[in-house]
Amino acid sequence: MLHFFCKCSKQAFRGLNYDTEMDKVSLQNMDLSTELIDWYQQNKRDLPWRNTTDAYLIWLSEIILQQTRVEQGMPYYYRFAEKYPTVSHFAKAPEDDILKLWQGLGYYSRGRNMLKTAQLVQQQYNGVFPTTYQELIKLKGIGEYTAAAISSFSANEPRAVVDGNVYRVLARFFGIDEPINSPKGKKLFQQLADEALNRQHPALHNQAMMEFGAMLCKPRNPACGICPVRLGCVAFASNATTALPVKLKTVKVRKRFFNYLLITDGGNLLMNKRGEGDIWANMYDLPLIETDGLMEPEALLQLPEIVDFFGENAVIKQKTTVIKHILTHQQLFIRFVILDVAPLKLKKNWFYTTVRNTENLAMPKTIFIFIKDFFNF
DNA sequence: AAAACGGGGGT
DNA sequence: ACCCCAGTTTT
Repeated sequence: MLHFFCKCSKQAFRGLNYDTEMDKVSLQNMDLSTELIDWYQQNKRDLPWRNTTDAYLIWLSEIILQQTRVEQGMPYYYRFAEKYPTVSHFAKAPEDDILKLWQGLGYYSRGRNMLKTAQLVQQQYNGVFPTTYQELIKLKGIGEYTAAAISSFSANEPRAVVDGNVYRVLARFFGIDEPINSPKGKKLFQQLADEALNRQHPALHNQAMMEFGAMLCKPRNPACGICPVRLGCVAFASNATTALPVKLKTVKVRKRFFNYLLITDGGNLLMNKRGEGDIWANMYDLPLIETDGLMEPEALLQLPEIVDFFGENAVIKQKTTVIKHILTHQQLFIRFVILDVAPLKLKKNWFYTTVRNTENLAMPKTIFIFIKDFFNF
């Protein structure tokens, strides 16, 4: 336990104040993992995926929780676990069903990758979900974090997880200002996490690190006043908690302008199935005209592409205001235009379905909300 | 090495 | 407005 601090101290403390005699003594007499496990056992939340060692259920929870808050993912976990109690059940599902159940959670490639992985596990592993890091890391949708999480939680394999919480806890406790999202930083923090790992209790250790980061060592307003390891914390000693961890600046977002056409034929609604290579892959929306800038619906109807599909007699029955929909790398300016027209022909991925059936199609949140409100169901 | 990929919540 | 969330894949 002591060797760990000696080994890391030179590298870990560079660049930040760490010079009072009292703190040195406190640090050397404290083991981070032991303290955090102790804290964890007294303060942990009761989360459903913590009460099982079923690798399938743990996988389910870990994929759902990628870049997703526990509170947001929880209802999805329950729904998936109930509908697909084993990986064999999951493997038999149509992609449309998986995406529909995933609707509203975002990062839909997670759902598509899960299906591929479930099918592979069913065929190659006879429906028995792998529990070793080396096998898990090969699977679609499972990276270093998730492989470490599943292998440690389901089989107590000594693998240290490094997620957003762990970055924060380590950066603050050891006073590391290397950016967490640089390749160099990622390597450094993984090494640090590996050395901090309690090899006697890998699962407990990993849970403790993450829970501590999520509940106490929070991004904003961390509860340092009640922190069990504050006396060993470099950031606390140098009043640098708000400055850590360091993260490289984010990319700027692209603006896009989506003009959605709502066209009905009796009780049927004209829908579109999206392709791959763009946001919302393989999901459903409405016929879409993307423009380079904001365009009034009246002008939209003059575009050659529109005339080609709808002729010149399309009538605008109604138009919504522009809705701003924010994604990580894009700002979408969306307007819905309700048309009274019978299309001359249909684009490849366009099809009619009953308004009722739209409830069963996986749609982006904002599209689903609009249709739901428009048809009042 | 950097960009792409959703949606929600906090400040 | 900006940041973050039990990250991974693609370019």
